Amino acid sequence: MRSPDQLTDAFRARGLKMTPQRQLLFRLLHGNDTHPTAESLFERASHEMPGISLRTVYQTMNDLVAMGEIEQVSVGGGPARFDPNTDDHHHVVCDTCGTVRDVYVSGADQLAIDGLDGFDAVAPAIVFHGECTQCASSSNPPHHSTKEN
Amino acid sequence: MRSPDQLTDAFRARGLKMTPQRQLLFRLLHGNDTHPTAESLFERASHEMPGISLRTVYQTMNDLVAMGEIEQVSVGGGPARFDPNTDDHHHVVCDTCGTVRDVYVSGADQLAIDGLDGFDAVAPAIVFHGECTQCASSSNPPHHSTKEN
DNA sequence: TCAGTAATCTGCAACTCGTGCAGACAAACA
DNA sequence: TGTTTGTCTGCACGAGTTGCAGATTACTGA
Ligand SMILES: [Mn+2]
Ligand SMILES: [Mn+2]
Ligand SMILES: [Zn+2]
Ligand SMILES: [Zn+2]
Repeated sequence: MRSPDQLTDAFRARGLKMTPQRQLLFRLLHGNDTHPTAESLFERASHEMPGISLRTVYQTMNDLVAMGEIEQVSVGGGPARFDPNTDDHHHVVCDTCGTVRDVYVSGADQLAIDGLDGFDAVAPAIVFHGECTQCASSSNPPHHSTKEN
Repeated sequence: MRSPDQLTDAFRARGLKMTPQRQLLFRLLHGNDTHPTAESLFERASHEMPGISLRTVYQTMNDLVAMGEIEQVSVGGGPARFDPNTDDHHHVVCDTCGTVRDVYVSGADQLAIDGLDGFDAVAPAIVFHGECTQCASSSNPPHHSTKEN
């Protein structure tokens, strides 16, 4: 994703207007590698701009996706996630806490695929599932078990 | 997925009962490579058993997934798809008509992954997007047709 | 064979995530 | 400034899925 200033120009070049809501969302997305949901962006945005609507967050994300400035990531179930990182990369999802992180896979577009059968396929989306280090270390809690009696 | 008869035994071994609804759904799934949705299974089931409820389809699919007899496939957006093929395989999705087909990818678990950083990841799920031969050759391609089983 | 019981089925409400819509509002521009 | 658009907000609605409760049915054991 380009910088907030560059996005402002890009929006105006398309005949779209610049608004405080959009500028705020540009700032919240810039350099954000947490793959936020619309809801999480809405919460953070509401902190700086009480009254901003969730509808506006969805609209702005849709605009940015349509312009190719961000990508919509789907990791199977749960709300959509938005990704200002448009590098050729893939994702690993913690099935315990839902965290999504970037991974870079080499040779992904040289995989030997059997069964395509004329199907015109483009680059694959690869999602690894697993458990993040944080969840792995807290899954064996020596203290504070919630279900002991 | 095992045969309907074997699934009957597996259900009974778990203290679950065998019902006409379950038997019908076992038959509709067996050898089915169309990655059907709950809704499409419900439509086909309703022909043979008017009055069967969509709720029962969802419940039975959830049971089968919990038992590892089928897999739930998510291809990003739209309803969940259910897959009696439990081989180690991946999927290609037609973005025009929604068709999902199996592909077999060699070397998928030997990919060089950068950024894992201690993240304990298992085998990846790979989804190719593209256009199927039918949609590519048709001048009036079906859009998310109801012909899926 | 036939109750007793426990699991199941069905119908509907409710829930999550996202979109359509309409009227108030505000950015761009002369 | 005033006019023209595009935008924001709030709400209703839609798709997909699950929770729930009462009626129903499959198994069990006499
Ligand atoms: Mn990413
Ligand atoms: Mn499959
Ligand atoms: Zn985690
Ligand atoms: Zn197609």
